[in-house]
Amino acid sequence: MGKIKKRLIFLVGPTGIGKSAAAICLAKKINGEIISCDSMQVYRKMDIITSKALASERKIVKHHMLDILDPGKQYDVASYRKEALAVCDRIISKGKIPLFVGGSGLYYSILIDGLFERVGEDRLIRSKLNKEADKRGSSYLYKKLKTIDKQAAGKIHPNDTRRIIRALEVYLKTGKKISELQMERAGLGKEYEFKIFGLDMPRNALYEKVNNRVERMFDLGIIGEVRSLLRSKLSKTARSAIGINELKGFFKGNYSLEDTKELIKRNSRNYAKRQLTWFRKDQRIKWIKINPGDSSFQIAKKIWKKLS
RNA sequence: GCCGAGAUAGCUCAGUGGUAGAGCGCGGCCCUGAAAAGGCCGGCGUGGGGGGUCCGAUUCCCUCUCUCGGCA
Repeated sequence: MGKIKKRLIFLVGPTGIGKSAAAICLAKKINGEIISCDSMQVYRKMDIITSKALASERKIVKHHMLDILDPGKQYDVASYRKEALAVCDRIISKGKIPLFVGGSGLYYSILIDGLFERVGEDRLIRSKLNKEADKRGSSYLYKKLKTIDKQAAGKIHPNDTRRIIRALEVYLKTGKKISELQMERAGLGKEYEFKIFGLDMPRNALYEKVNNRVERMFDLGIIGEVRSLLRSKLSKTARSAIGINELKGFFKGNYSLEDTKELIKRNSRNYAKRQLTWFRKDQRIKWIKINPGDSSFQIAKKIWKKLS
């Protein structure tokens, strides 16, 4: 028979549902270490705004892929995958179980299913294409894409400028179609065996939790955190965290504190909804229905029961 | 109390004598190097109550109620 595969556990779900706390309980129970699967928690100095695990919590269970770079630096899925997998194997070699926890859908699926490597972002090409899009409109670029890679164009909407540009970028750099390269992806299936759990609760209750969490961020001092973040230049990835732009507008005096809070709440709710859309289609996920009042201990127990 | 403005989708508001839209919200979806990003689809409605004119009223007229300004 086949060789023994390395075991992994994933815990995904929308923002604010309680993944992190439940993960700590679970990790303790199974002698695991947590690997964050979050595109924003990788940044230092973005603690409150990303609801990062506290130092005290990190003492209970070791967390990885947090605070690995400064907010001025750009980050992307490819680096995430590479670094996260390295950490993952290190944990396994210690005889512990890696527990991936997070809500960044793309990071999650690229991690599991792989990506075509070798063609990273090319800032020069991108800025050229962006200028072209501004000047002639994205439909111009779309037509161009259609002539070189019909299949990719078929998958991308004419208004989705970013994806049109990426497809063109790949072609300009390699002379190959992105639609062909995209077929080269190797997932974790061969080497690893994984169980994936998703947390879900009734929408209304989830939104209430999200709203409350935003309120808590303000209590904890998100305003000060973002104010000091804005003192230096943020990378385009770091500055896309929910809360940054909204607070920037507040500092400029564009709207009141109350309106700022509402804005951040709304954007967080919309994000949670998009996350659910992303995870819902993944048939491998075993969904754990939780109630708004469930403690992280109870949630961990529900997962634990499905583990064996 | 008087004068004026208004009452249309969950919210803010357009518009029209032939039963109504937009933005946001809300719901659904897409996603392979920015992903907490970006993009797509969906109107979810007793048009404040009552009466009148008209073939036909959300639109015109009267009246009532309420809201907001101004004057007392």
